[in-house]
Formats: sequence, structure tokens, C-alpha cells
Amino acid sequence: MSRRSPVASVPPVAPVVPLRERFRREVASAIAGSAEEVFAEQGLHSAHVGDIARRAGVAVGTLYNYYEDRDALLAALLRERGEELVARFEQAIASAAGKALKKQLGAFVDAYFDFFVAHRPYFKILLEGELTQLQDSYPRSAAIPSHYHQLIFRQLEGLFQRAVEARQLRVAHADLYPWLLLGMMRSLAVCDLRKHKTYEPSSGAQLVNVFLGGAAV
Amino acid sequence: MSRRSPVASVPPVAPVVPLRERFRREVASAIAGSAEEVFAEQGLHSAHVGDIARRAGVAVGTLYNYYEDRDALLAALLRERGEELVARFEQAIASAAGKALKKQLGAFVDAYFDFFVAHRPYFKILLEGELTQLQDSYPRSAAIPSHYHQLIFRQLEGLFQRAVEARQLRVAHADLYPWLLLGMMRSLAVCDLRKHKTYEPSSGAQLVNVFLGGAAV
Amino acid sequence: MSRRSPVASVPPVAPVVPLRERFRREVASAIAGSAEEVFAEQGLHSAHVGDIARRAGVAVGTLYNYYEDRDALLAALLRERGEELVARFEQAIASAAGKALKKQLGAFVDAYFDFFVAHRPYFKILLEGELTQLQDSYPRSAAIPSHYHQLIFRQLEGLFQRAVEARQLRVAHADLYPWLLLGMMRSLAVCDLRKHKTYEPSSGAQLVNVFLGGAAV
Amino acid sequence: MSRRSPVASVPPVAPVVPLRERFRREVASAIAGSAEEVFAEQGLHSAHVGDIARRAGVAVGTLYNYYEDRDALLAALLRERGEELVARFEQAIASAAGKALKKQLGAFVDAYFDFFVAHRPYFKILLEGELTQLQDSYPRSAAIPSHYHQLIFRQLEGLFQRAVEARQLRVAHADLYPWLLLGMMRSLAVCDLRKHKTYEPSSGAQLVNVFLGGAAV
DNA sequence: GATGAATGAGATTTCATTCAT
DNA sequence: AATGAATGAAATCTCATTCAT
Repeated sequence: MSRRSPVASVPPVAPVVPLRERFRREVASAIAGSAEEVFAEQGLHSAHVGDIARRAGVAVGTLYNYYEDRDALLAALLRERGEELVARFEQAIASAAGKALKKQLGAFVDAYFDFFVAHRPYFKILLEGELTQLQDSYPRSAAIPSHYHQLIFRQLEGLFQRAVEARQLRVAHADLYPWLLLGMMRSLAVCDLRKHKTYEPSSGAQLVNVFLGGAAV
Repeated sequence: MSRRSPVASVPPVAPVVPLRERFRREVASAIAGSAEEVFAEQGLHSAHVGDIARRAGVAVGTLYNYYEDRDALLAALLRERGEELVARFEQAIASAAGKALKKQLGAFVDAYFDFFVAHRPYFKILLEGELTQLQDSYPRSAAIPSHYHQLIFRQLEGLFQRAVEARQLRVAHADLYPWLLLGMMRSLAVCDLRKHKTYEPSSGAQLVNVFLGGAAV
Repeated sequence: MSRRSPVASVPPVAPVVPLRERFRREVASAIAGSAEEVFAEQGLHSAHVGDIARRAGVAVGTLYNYYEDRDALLAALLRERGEELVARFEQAIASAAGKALKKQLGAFVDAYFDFFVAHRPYFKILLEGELTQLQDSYPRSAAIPSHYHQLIFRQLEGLFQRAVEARQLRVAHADLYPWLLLGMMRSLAVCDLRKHKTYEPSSGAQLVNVFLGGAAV
Repeated sequence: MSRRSPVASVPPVAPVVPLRERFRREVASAIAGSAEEVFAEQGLHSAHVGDIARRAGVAVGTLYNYYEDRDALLAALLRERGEELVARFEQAIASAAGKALKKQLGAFVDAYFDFFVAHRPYFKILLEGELTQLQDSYPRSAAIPSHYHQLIFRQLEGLFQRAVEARQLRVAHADLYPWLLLGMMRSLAVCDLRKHKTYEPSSGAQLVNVFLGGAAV
């Protein structure tokens, strides 16, 4: 029998988002989307609020009805995608827990590049933000990329530590492993962003192969 | 009698730099030095001409007597150090030519990090410039980092190609090797610049070990 | 049968305000009240339409249904209270007509401060408006404070002129009397508004004493 | 005999202000002057930086080379004139110390109006600043008028207290005396600023007469 | 050749007012 | 009639570059 008894009269209250609110979200999302593109295309420092508004098809004032200022707009963007990315990683690591180390790393790398392929503009912003001095123009956003970088870094550290303890990885200079792996990952992402070579899953697999087994014959 | 004897004897070697000219170079060099520091400390977009001049101990106007504009100043900087860096690489590769692959890579990596340790500010600029959109603020400088990146990349490509042909490296996805190696190198540099861990030569050795032999036991 | 009997009896007095209209006035009045507070608290130039609407519990759009623009809102406010104030003065002067000069002035001063105590926010606005340049932001309101000031001033002038003619006041510089008296009154009001000392009727009496008899022993 | 002995050769070192510096002061002063006028004419809130610069005959950027921001410009103005005004008061009170009360008050009032006549625009600004909410637009300037007001107020309080102790003034409500006197003074100033009647010294004398002896016959 | 004040285009942000729903 | 999101003109401030001294 259906839970919605025909007699019962309280309409299934669920997601009745009021119309106004739906519009609001639509617009906020459109603005965020334009911002993501413009930030990625023009670079964090040449991305002007006017450009973002224009691309979103709204007036500047409208943009400011949704985001307190340019900084807040970037911060919102970085945070939303950052949360998503971290969640993917946690999921990937969890789902591969207990499996062979190669599987675990593979899951990690795949999670990274799946997200990358789906959100290239975000990655461009993120990678730029890693080294650029943002404190001046984006006081609140400045700390966010490194925040998420740390989260991811720690997950990787844990993974490597367990592998070292299980004698699956050599112990010498084990503290470098996260840096080396992430360095290679970043490099493939940059390779793709610079239009040298579109990323393919086999590249990720090869990355893991090299990391674990080396490139030598 | 004129000093310019018609017969002979413009001293062929010593390039007798006139005093005036020596001064010029002194000043130009002081300005470039300050620029390097300021660009590195403040980031490419927050480095103001005024700051650079102040640190060099000259007036802004003076700076403009030596460099056409901010872009030209950065370009000069990037070019000078870039030439130097490429030269080091050529030398390293040449000196290791014919030796074992590990030696060759070691020489390459060492050349990179020796230069890095000697010129951290330059690397900070270079790494920032790799991903930041410079076209707007620095139209002429924008292409320079990637120019030198390419030169280095090609040297590495050649090295790897020869190793592949000599069956020293696995052939599958060999085109990724330069990206992977440079990615790890960059990552260790960033690790140092971010004050996580000062670079030590053993790290470079470990990097080569992992690249060739893998991290797995 | 229709309720509107053809025969008679539209009650001749009570100006039967239709319900709809009564609502309108209610809302208009609520808005004006909020405006009075906000104008007083934030100052004429930092009082934003949005704040006023929010405090009144209506949307900005609603506010604009009742008042043509910000200027009109302020003007309405100034006019309404201004009329009231002038009426009080007329009444005070009329009721004291023929009495001793001291009584007359006492009535005048009391009328002023009674109104002040009942309407501090209005006075804050009024006093601010006396010297601030309003022409730009409030073209229509700008003239209103001085209009009522003039009305009051003239009443006082008349009062003084009669007293001078009756040889109750010294004639020299008699034209200054209204300025001097109003200046002292304003000053006590400001003293209260600035939270130095809450106004008490005895202060008004003392003011009259000083004005008529001087402060000297 | 002249102090500049023809023999002595150290040039009388005094005020050799370098040329550059003299120009700087000239410009700073021109800007401050324009600011004073514009602030007075347009009112504190409609005085735009652009207007000030234009009237001073410089570009906006120039203005910002001399004053950190609009607030700083106003603050400098208020402070400079404020210091001057307070000094005049101190001098006036000191020079009249020990004389009859009427002389003392006369000196005080004269000092006020002498300064007023010489600096009407400043007074307009000052009087406007007394009641306008400046905190938002001029965070640093906001406190300055009341600061100087306090200084002057205290001088007057002291003067009155001594007079009360010497039984020269009635003791009842003596705390109101500064408010009443300053209120009348302000009122005459406003009367002049509003173009009703240009201030004349006899008005000040009359003010003191009324304050001490009352207006009544 | 050195100096540093002047310049002004250009970027961000605010907020009174409008108007479709 | 009420709503509140959209609008965009206008204001402040920055800073690379110029140029008279």
C-alpha cells in the first residue's frame, strides 16, 4: 500500500521551494557560473566585476545583491567546489579502503581527474590561487585554496603512512610522497589546461605506475 | 696625435667598458635586483613600480630611464635568469652525456635545484607566471616563462627519448615522462617556497629514485 | 433593499473615512514614523530608504506607493510636524497675550520644549536640517525647515516688538532678541540631544530669567 | 650695527626651505583652501573630491598625493583651524584674566567672532559638523569638532565657575551658563551665515549685555 | 641623468528608484 | 496594493607613466 494514503490530506510537503526563491538561486548560480569562467579565462587579477556581470547578463548592481563583494564571490566559488572535491576524495579513499595500494592510489587519482575534467575552470582558478598573492585583492578567499589543499594533503599523508607501516612503500623520505604524487597530478592537469594534451584516464594510470613502480624498465 | 691610430691596435680583447657605462649597468642591475625581490614578495600583480624604485633607492623616474615600462623590467629579469638557467641545464646534460640514465637525471635535477637555491625569488616569479594570466598587465613578459619552459622541456624530451630508444625506460606513455618529472620537481620547489621543508639534495636524489624505480618496496 | 436608503441620513458630521482609506493612512503613518526615527538616528544623509522600509515592516516598493520619493517622504514629515509646532506656538502666544512679558516668553519656551520632549527625533532632523546643505539630496524638503523657522521667528519678532514698544525691553539692538532667545533654546535642546543633560522645565524658566534679567548677581 | 656682519660668512641658516618643499606646501595649502570652500558651499555630504580638486586646479590623483583620503583632508582642515581657534581663546581669556567679568566675556566673544569673520567657511563646516552624523563618511573627522567644542566649553566653564564663586553670577542653574552663552553666539553666527545680517562687533557687545544684565528694561 | 609631483583612466562599490510578478 | 530583485549613474580611490625642473 502506498504511503500516500488517498485519504490523508497533508500534501507531501517536500521541496516546495517558493517561486521567488527558485529564481534567486537561478540567478545566483548564473552569476557564480560566469564568475568561474571569467576568473579562469582572465586570471584572478584581470577578472573584473563588470565582465562577470555582463557575461551573466545582469547589471553590476544585481551581482552585488547576491554577493557582498568580489572577494565574497570568489570565496563562495572556491568553497562550494572545494567541499565537493574533498567529498569526492573522501568517498574515493573510503571505497578503496582495504584494497591494494595501487587500487587506493588509482581511486584517489581518478577522483581528482574526474573532477578536473568536469570542472576545468575551477582548477585553473585553484592552481593559479596556489601561488599568486591574493591577500590584497581577495583577503577572505586567499586562505581557501590552501585550506582544501591541506585537507587533501592530509588524506594522502594518512594513506601513505599506512602503506609505509604495512611495508608497501619504502620508508626513506616517505614525507615526500604526497608532494611527489600531487606534483605529478598537478603537472598533468596543467598539461591539459595548456592545451598540450587532453587528459585521458590512461595517463592517470600511468602516473600511478610510475609512482609505484618507476619508469625504468 | 690622435689616440685612434690608423694603423692598428684597438686592443682586441678587454672590452674596455667606459666608466659612464659601468655606472649605468650598476644602477640597472640594482633596479633589477629590487624588482626581483619585490615581484617575488608581493606577487606579480601587487608589485608596484614605486615599491621597486624605493627599494632600489632611486626615484621612479630613474627606473623609467632604465626600463621602458614595468613590463620591460619584468621581461629583462625573466630573460636574464632564463638564459642562465637554460645554460646550466645544457651544461649539466652535456657533462652527463653518455653516463647512466640515473646520472643524467641526477645532473638535471641538481642543476635545477642548485639554481633554485641560489635564486628563490626568481623561481617564485617563474612559478607564479606559469599559470597566471599575464597578457593584460605584462604583454611582453607573458610569453617568456613558457619560452624557457619549452627549452627545458625539449632538453628533457630528448633525454627521455634517447633513454626509451636505449630500452632504459618503458615506452608506454613515454610522452608523459617530462611532465611527471618536472611536476615532481616543481612540487619540491613549491614545498620549499611555502616554507614547509627547506630543499636538501637528498630530496632530489629521492625524486630520481622514485621516478626511475618507484616508491613501492 | 439597499442599505443606502434614498431618504436620508448620511450622517452629516463624521467624515466617514472608508475602510480602505483608513488602512492607507495607517500604513502611510507607520512609514512616516519609521522615517522619523531613521532620519534622526542615522542622520539625513545616511538614512537609507531600505532602512526605513525595513523598520516599517514593508517592502521598499510599498514605500514608493505612498511617497513619491525620499525627498517627498522627508518633506511630508517636516511639514506635518511643522504645522503642529507652529500651531502650538500660536496657541501659546494667544493664551498668554496681554499677560506679563515673562509669562509670554515662558509660554513660548514651554511650548517649544513640550514639543521637543514629545518629538525628539523630529527636532534632531530639524536642527540638522537648519545648517546642512539639503538642496542636492532633498530639493523639496530643503526649504521647509527654514519656512517654519521663519514663521516662528516672526511670531517672536512680533512679541518682542510689542514689548519694546511697551518699554519693557531695551530698544538697542532689539532686532537681535529673537536670535538670542532662539539660540539659547536651540542650545538647550542640543544639550539634551547630545545626552548631556535631559531637559527639565526649570531650565526653560532659567533661560527666560537670564534673557530678561541677566545672569549677573 | 647690523647683526649681519658683512664679514661673517655662515649664511643666517634660518628658514632655508628647499624649493621643492615650498612648492609642496603651496599645493597642499591650495587644496586645503579649495576643500574648505567646497565643504562649506556644498555641505559636507555633497562636497565631492572631484569638485575640490577641480577648484584647486589639480587632478584628483594629485589631491590623493597630499591627503590620504577625503576624510583625512577634512580632518586636517578641522584640526588646523581648531588649534588656531583654541589658541585664540586661551589668549583672550589669559589677557582678560583678573579683569571685570564683562571684560572677560567680551574678550571671549570677540575672539570667537574675530575668528568667525576671518573664517566663515570653516565655521559653516564646524556648525554643520556639530549635528550631522559624520561617522559613516568621515570616521576620523567625526570626533574633531566635538573635541574642540569641548576644549572651548571647558574654558568657559572655568570662567563661569570662578565668577560664581566670586558671587558675580547667580548660582542657580549655573551649569547652563556655557550652553546659553554659546547658544547665543552660535545663533549670531548662523544669522550672519544665512545672510540675514552681517556680524558687527556691537552685536557681540549686546550679546554680553543681555547675558549679564538681561534684555529687560 | 635624477627627481618625484602631476596626471587621469579605470576599477570597485552604493543605493535611490523602477517595475514585472 | 505589495513585493523585492534589477538597474546603472555616480562617487571614491589607485597607480603606471610622464615630464618640468
